Amino acid sequence: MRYDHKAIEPKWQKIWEDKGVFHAEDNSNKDKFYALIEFPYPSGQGLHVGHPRPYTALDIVSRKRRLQGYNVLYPIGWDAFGLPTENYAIKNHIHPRIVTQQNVARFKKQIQSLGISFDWSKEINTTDPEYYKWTQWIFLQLFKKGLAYKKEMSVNWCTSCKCVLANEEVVNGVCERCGSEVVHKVKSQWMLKITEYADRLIDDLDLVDYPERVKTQQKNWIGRSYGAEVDFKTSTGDTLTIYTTRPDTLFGATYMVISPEHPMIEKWSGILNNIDAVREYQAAAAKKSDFERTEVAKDKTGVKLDGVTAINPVNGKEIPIFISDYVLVSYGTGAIMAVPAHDTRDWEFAKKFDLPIIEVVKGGEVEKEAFTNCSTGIMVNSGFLDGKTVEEAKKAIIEYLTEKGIGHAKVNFKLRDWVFSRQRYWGEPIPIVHCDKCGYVPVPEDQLPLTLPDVESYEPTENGESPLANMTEWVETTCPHCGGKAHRETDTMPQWAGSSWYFLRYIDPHNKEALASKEAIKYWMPVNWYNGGMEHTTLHLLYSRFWYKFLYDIGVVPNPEPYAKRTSHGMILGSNGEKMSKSRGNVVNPDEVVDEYGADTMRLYEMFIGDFEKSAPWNPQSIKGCRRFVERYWNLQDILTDDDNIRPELESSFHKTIKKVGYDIENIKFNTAIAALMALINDITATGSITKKELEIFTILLNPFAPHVTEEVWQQSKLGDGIVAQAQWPSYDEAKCKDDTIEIVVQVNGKVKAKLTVEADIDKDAALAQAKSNEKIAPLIDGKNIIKEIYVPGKLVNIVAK
RNA sequence: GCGGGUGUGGCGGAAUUGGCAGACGCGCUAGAUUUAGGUUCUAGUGUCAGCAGACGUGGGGGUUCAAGUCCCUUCACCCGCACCA
Repeated sequence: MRYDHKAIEPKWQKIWEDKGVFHAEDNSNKDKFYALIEFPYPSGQGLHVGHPRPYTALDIVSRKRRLQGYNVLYPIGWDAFGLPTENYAIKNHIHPRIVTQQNVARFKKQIQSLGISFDWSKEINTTDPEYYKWTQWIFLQLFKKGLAYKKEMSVNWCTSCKCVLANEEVVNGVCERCGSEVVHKVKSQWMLKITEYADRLIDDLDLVDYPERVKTQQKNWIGRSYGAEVDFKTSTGDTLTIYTTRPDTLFGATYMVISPEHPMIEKWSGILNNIDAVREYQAAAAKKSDFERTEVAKDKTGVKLDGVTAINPVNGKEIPIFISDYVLVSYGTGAIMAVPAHDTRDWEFAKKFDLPIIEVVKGGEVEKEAFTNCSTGIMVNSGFLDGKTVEEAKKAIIEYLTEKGIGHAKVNFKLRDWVFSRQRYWGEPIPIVHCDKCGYVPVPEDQLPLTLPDVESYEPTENGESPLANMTEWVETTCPHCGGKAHRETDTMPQWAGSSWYFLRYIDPHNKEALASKEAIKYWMPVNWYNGGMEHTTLHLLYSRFWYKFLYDIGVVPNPEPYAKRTSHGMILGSNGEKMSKSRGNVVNPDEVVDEYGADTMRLYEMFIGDFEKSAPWNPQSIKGCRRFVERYWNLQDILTDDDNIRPELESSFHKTIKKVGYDIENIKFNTAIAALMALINDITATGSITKKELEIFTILLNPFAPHVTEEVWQQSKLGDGIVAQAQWPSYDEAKCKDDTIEIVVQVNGKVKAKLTVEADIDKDAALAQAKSNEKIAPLIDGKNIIKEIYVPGKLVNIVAK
């Protein structure tokens, strides 16, 4: 019988769906396993072969867990709000809702052809009002706790999307999505206080199993630093507060720098002799886009304030104050003390403006370059700190400053609050009403969802307002608080909103009373295993941890972290080694692969292609190897015998493979798991036959990777009622993983000279005796002085002879 | 500049704690079989050399009986951040 994937695959997909075999059980007393992939954005292009890589990986884990007796939840849905759909709608004059429906239908069909064991009864869509009702509800809770606030601020503005971007969405000074220039614009924006959670977002990384690189990236992004704030008195009698991580170097501060936007400049405008030059510098700095700023990043510029000086609080010395754009208004206090001897930027600035450089930590050559890597140095030129180590000096100076009331220890973060409004149509409306009398008033919860009204045009308005702003009858409303005239907020939420909590909705997707029932959340959370892309480390992954912590604080969820374990997949590249994209013309459509080779082959190849965590190029030749493997497996049916045991000569191969495949799946080494199965099938076919028991075990091991063909073989060979329905993941016996005889290597002076076949449990003396009497070895050591003899059990013998 | 990562045959990639480098697969070579052919099977396939043998995991140095793996140094590429005081 020929292997016909086109008949087999749809057949089993239908059986699984009809029987609902992948539906997670409610109120189960089994142990639960919640596997999660990042739900896709249903774009107009459809799936490419990169999408199924993570889906297949966690499908393998999920299927294995089911065979191990777990109650598994493996859901999928659609992250369907977003700009590409909206832009498509603008261009083609189709409602984004319709576009979304079409795209979802296509994606769904494509994904279903792969035989992923998703529980489709839990499917969600972020654009569904029944879904975004709860996105809005969470926003209102944030608002009530003061974590959502509106602020007039300078924001990143994409000139093409006519829309505000979060810091995270600006890449090299241009818009992450469309590549257009991003400028600064002062606008009133909704903000979320993610900074309030900065400490916990770092510290709680200790509670979870994430790859180290993900943890470090999040830590660096949040950027916690420990230092001190110090007050400097000025000649005008004012106080300039600075932030520094090096309070120990305070005696080396020879000037100060404040950012061009620092508010104190306005206060001093009447006193400054060179106010025109200062104004000019401010204007130039304001005009620079982020892109220009980074381009000239290393070239220090600035203007000395003529007419104001500051006093170094520890030694009373009078020092000048500069403005320079190398000091950022948004970090720390927007003002620094400059210690050119021990900070590279200060050093460059000091050289350029010919300012004194005073060494305060011994060990460097501060006239040649800044001595920054000086944590083990000893303090000099620093009064009462002299002779102390840097660490001691830090402690001592903070004590001193605190005692005098002119400074204190301070922790700072690079993380900024999250800009949460977008001036676009295709997003969740922000459920807030503006009332002249009452201010910002939340839409009452019983009026949620606040649905997105239909508009004539999806284009942002000329003045940068959301298209919703033109919907007069929707915008004009009454204040829920005082009943007076009021208007609705017309901004919508960013795409990250819906994806910040979707894993909670999967648990209980049709609940009308809550985002999910308490019992269900308690049973299913946290997600046991979440796989996703590295590119979301500082975006989605951070945002959703933040929301989850907030929900924990208000008692909605019972634990502080949403994801117990996170893994990351590498990209699948085009066959030319470049990223797959339409413009490069190297996109591979999975439909064609499924059609030609079948879903099982495609799944195997996606997993066999290389290390799951690394990117790998798609090779249209290589996939044939996986197809051959499936056929070799299929053909085992032709050599099937009735024996109900594992033959002795294959026993250790089987036990080793069971062990390895299990271990490799848990450690995302799918490529070597498949290699082990290929090696085993080679061993089996070499014997010319296969027993029933052997086929049964092999079939279960292969099932998570190639679910259709294994079910078909199971049925054809009358092994039972079906793998999903009946089988159990096999166990192995450690004792049986060992062979009776093994081959050990004999080295002389570290070079391999012979190989011996010996009893597995041979001891050192016997092994050495055999080695020395070996015909190849004996002449090599004859008459020589044996200096050392090494025996590594089960591996090798090394004789060192001179 | 800082942080993280990678470098192994013609290609994708293997290699618990330092212990036979190149598993598994692609490709290639030869042979067999079937077909007109893409199928399948068998054998071979790191490099140099006819063999013995020597060399070989980006380069250089070191530790060790033994190094892809540990240490020092250097180069190349990729990703993230980018004046965060």
